[in-house]
Amino acid sequence: MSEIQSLARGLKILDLLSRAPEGVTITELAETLGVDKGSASRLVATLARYGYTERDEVSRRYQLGPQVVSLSRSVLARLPLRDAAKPHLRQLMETTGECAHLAVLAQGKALYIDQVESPATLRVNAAVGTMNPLHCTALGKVLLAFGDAPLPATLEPYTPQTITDPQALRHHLEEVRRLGYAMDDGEFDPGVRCIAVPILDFRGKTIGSIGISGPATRVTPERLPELTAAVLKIGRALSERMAFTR
Amino acid sequence: MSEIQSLARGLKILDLLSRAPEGVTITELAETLGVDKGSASRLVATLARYGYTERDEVSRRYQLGPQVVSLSRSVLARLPLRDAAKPHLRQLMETTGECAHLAVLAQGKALYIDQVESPATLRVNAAVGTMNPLHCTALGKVLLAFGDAPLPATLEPYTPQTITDPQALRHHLEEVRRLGYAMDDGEFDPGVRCIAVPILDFRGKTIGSIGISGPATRVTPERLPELTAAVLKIGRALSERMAFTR
DNA sequence: AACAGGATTGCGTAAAATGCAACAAGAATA
DNA sequence: TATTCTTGTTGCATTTTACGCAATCCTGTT
Repeated sequence: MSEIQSLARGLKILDLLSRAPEGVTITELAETLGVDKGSASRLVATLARYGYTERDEVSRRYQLGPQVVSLSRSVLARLPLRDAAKPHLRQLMETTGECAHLAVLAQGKALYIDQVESPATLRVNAAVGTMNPLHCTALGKVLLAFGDAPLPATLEPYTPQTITDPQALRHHLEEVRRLGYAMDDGEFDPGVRCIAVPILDFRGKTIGSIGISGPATRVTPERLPELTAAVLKIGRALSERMAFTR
Repeated sequence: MSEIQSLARGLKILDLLSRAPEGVTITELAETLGVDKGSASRLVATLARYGYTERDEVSRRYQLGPQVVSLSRSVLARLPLRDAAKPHLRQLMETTGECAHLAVLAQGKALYIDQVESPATLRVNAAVGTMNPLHCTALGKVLLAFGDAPLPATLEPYTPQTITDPQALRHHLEEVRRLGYAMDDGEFDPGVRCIAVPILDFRGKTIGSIGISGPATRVTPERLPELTAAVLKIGRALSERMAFTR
């Protein structure tokens, strides 16, 4: 089935805008999309009409509009995992002192659906809506190891630590399965360490992952056993809770 | 300028899906949109390709997809007010014991862009992404009274308390301006009371509103002076902070 | 296995979208 | 303030796409 071209163009514009914090002009959009200025203008005007784009008064550049925030609420409200996990995230942050994150598999990535931030000054920013690769984040590796997701087609290197060999990754995921948790040692973000465990539902199916992340200066090898134990324990409690939520 | 019809149809589908927590079938979409099933199927398939819709395995009904969560993050990340307000929201919740909310004007409504929930069992659910009418919510009335928003064309009655007469609302907003804060006394949600104040930027322009909401059983007339004083004080502190953030 | 209902898909054609160019609007410069 | 430049909007003829119809496929139920 071929796609509806005009709709696809509109969606591509949204994607472009999401990566352009300073906004975009009609002329730039037209070039990037490979269409006439007139077409770009009409597409943007249609998006604006429904709240998906708006124009910054000062810079006069187009940006994403508020409607996607409203839609996002609908998506998040649909996830029982999110409500159930909130107290556990808070507990995890309080127990470890690091940021606690909750993720699900979406579009071949780890979509962060909630977080509880650490009060520490130096911390990992991973806001709701963040989409990170599976192969080099703890939350993502857990989804690969315990879930149904296929290995990513390409294993992009983000740091010298990133596992980019499919065979090596398969081995690593076997180890993750054996241990029951995953660790990310600067594989995605230099100087950041993460630990994560899977969340299972009443059928034993992996429906998400929960974990912590922090700077390597605080998530030290000496602390790992204690942090890992906390993540495992709190993750297990959340899985047990999800076992009663169906 | 006429809209790009196919794009508009796709966006209308997103809107429909955001109001259908149980999901929607292609056939239902076709009926609601007034198009052929084949067209509906192709539109949905295009949306699915870009992550905007997905199909629930069990019910086989279409739902909003994860991409809007990712886009939402971009919008929220753009708002300096949000980061600045977080500690103030927390303080407001801790001082009053009620849920604290932050809103901006978007598409003629109050868009809730952050909240800190009260630990109380009975509380007001207003998640990020909530869009409430301006004329009958405290956060919204503040945006009307102190901002540039035009009065809503229609003043819909949500409860017997809702102000539906334009003249009465104009008077009320003058009073809000005089007092420096707004109150919502069950005008939107029966049994819910809210208090809100404007947030001003370095130019003295209203860029949002901050407030608390709680059940009338706890937000009692006896408590109002104390709660109002807290909202005013913390709101002023946030405005002062925004005055240094440009 | 048979049936019903929902979804997908090929194809001709009607309708929509496009690109071009003229013009309007806004910003920058002298 | 006037002029020039740049960006965005819009009418219209043409090109292209999306549509609707109908046949077929897929899934779930009995």
